[in-house]
Amino acid sequence: MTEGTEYPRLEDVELTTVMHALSDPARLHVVRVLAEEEERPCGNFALGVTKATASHHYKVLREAGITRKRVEGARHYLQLRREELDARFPGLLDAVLAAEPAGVVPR
Amino acid sequence: MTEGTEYPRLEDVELTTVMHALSDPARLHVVRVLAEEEERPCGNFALGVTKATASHHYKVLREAGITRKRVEGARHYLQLRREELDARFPGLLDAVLAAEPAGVVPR
DNA sequence: ACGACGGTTCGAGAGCTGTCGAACATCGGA
DNA sequence: TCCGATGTTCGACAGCTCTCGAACCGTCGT
Repeated sequence: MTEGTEYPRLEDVELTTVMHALSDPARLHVVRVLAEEEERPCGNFALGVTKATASHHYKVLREAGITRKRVEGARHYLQLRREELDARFPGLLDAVLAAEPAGVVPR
Repeated sequence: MTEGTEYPRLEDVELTTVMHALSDPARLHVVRVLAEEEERPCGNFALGVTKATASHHYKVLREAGITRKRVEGARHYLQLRREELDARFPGLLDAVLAAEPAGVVPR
């Protein structure tokens, strides 16, 4: 079985759930990477936390309808559910991805 | 003194902070109301929680740079810092306000 | 001056969140 | 077949979050 994990339908996902999922720096990092890369194995995000913690973050993202997982052998590739996300929350992902880090202009 | 409360500069606010502030239904409600009304006294949001809890939510919104407070006599009016917010996080507020509640189409 | 009204602040409690180490499961290569 | 690599799951724990009641502070009428 290559399929296994089940995902929520985006229609059933509340905005607050997505907002919460994106309110953590580690998870936001994952989303930013996936926005530019389409796909990446779980182990290659350099989140600076243990595997257990990383796995927890992947779960939060998955259950918020933000990511999908493709299992290929021992590797689990993460993908963004971009089209579905854009359809459910138009403009949200773009706004999030466009956001600059704080304190860019110290003045 | 009519002024008193101090607000963060939007440039110093992290996206994660804003996302967290908007990940609560009560706070999201406040934001939605203020988006259509420009200004409203703290007591008139019908959040379904006690004054103490409501005040807590107002504080979270204020500290995330999302709202401003105008004190007029005994009444504290809340306002959205819309222009600043749009400048700091283009498109974010619009996307949040446009989001439909979940499960609209049961099918 | 007094009391009602509008809000904030202060503790406190229940529950959720992020984090970890350890144990487990699977796949792939030697 | 056995072992290393990749991830998940399971407690456990510290810290944060939401919630409340009670106390407090200003303002406005009376």
